[in-house]
Amino acid sequence: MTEKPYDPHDYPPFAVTVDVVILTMVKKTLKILLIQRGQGPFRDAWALPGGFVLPDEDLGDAALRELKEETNISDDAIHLEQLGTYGSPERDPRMRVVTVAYWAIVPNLDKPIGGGDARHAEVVPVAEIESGRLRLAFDHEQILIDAIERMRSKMEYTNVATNFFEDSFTVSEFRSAYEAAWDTELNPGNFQRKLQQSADFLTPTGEKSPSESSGGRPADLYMAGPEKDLSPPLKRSKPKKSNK
Amino acid sequence: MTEKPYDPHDYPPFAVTVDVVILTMVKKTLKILLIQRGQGPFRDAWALPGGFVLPDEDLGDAALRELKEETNISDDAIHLEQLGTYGSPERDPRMRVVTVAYWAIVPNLDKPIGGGDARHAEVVPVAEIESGRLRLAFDHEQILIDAIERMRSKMEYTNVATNFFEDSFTVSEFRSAYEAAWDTELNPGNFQRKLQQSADFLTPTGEKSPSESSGGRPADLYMAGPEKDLSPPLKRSKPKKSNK
DNA sequence: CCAAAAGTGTTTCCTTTACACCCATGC
DNA sequence: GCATGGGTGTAAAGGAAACACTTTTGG
Repeated sequence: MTEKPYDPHDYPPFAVTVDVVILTMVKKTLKILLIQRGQGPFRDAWALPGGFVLPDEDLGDAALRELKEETNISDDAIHLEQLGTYGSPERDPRMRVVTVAYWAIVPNLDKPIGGGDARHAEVVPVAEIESGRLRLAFDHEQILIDAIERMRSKMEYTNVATNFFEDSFTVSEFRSAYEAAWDTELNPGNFQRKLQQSADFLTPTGEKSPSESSGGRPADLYMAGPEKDLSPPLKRSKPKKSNK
Repeated sequence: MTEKPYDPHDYPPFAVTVDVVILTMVKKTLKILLIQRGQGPFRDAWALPGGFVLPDEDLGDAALRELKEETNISDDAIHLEQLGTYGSPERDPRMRVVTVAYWAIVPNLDKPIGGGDARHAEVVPVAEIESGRLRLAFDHEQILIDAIERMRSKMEYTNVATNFFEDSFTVSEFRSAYEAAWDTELNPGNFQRKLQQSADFLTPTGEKSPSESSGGRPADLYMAGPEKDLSPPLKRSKPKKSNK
C-alpha cells in the first residue's frame, strides 16, 4: 500500500480538522468553552471550537491558532496537548472528516472574546456537560468526556493544574483547583505537606497573599517549579462534595 | 470555519493513513514488527506496517486490518489502542499525510506472515530500535519511542501484559514479560504477592504447568481476570539487567 | 538426597491518613 | 481577645522492599 507512487487520485481524500477542549477555572468552578452553532447540521447544539487544518500547518499549530481565536491568552500560560483522533465515517453527515482533538488549560477565562461573527461562545460548567442535559454536536460529547478524564488523571502526577493560574497562587487556591476538578475534598494539611515534600514542584515567590477580608493568616505565594512530575502521585478519593 | 457549507474544493485535502506498532514477546525478548521498504523515499529503511484508511472505514478498523495483514492473530488475543496522530507538513516528502498511530500487543509472534509481495518483514528487538542504529522511515522513530513508553507506562496499572500470552501463563512467565519490557529485575516473591492481593486481576485455571526439565516446583497457571486495573500500580525501578 | 523453581512469612521502612495543635492576620 | 484560614506535629495504619524460609517437582 504505502509502496505505490502517490497520485492525487490514488488515495481517498479526507478533511482534517482540529477541535480544542479549553478548560478553565472560574470562581472555583471547572468550565469549558463551547460554541453554539448557528447553522448547518446540529444547528443550535453546542460544539467545540475548531476548524480545518491549513495545507502547510502543523497539527499542534492549528490547535493553538483555534485556541487563540477564542481566548487571547499568551503562549506561556497555556498547557496544550493532543488528546486523540476521532474519525468515524458517520461523524459528520456532510463528508468524511477526521478530527484531531486537543485539550488545553488556560487561566481564569471568564468571558471568551467574541468572534467578529455572531457566534455565541460561552464557558459552560463541567457539571452541566456531565449531566448530559446539553445537546452536543457531532461526537463532541465523547471528546469532552475523554478530555475531562485525561485532565483529571494527569493532575494526579503532573503540574498541569498550575496552568489554571496566571501568575502566582497560594497552596489553598491550588488545592481548590484539585477539589473543583475532582469534585472531592482534600485535607488542607496533608495537601500542603505533600507538595512541600516534592522539592522543586512548586517554587515559593517569597511573597504573601493579602489576607482575605474574612481574616486568617496570609498564605505564601508559589509558582510552578522546574519539576513537572509528582512522584508518588496524588490520589483522587471518592467524590464527597455536593453533587446537588 | 466549521459553519460554511462544505464543498470538495472548499477544504484542503489530506491523505490519512494508519501505522501500527505491533509489540510481541519472543523468548523473553520484547520485539516489534517492522517492514523494510523496497522503494520510494526511505528505500531500504525500516517502517511501521500501515496504509491508507479506506473511504468508509473507521480508524480502528483500518488499524486492525493492517495488523491482520501481518500477523493472522485472532481478534480476542489482541490489545489494540490508539497512540496519537502525527501530521507534520514535512513528514512525507511526496504529499501531505496525516497518520493515526496505533499500538498493539500480540502473543508470541515469531515470524510475520510473508505478504504476497516481496516486502521484507521482521520482528526486531526493541533494544535494537532504542540503540538508534536502525534507519527508520518518516517520523517512525518518534512513533516507536512514544509507543514503547506508552506500553511501559500502561503495564504499571493495567493488565495489558496478559496479551503477550496466547492462553494461560504462570506468574513467572508474566513476571518475565515485565522484566523484558522494563529491562529490570523484579523480586519473584513480592511480584507474586502483589498479584494475589489484587483479587480478580488474574484468574487461576486450576492447572499447573509441566515443570521444566531443569526441575523445580510446577507453577499454577493463570488467565487474565475480569479486573483490568491494578491499584495501587506496579512500579518500575531503575534498569538493572544487562544493557551490554 | 540435592538442585531448582514456586510460593509464603516476616521484618523493616516509608508513605499516607486523620486530627490535634500552633501561627499570623483582620476586626 | 476572638474568629479565620495557613501551616506543622504526631501517632496509627497500610503497602512495599528485602530476604529467609518452606513447598514441590526432576534427577
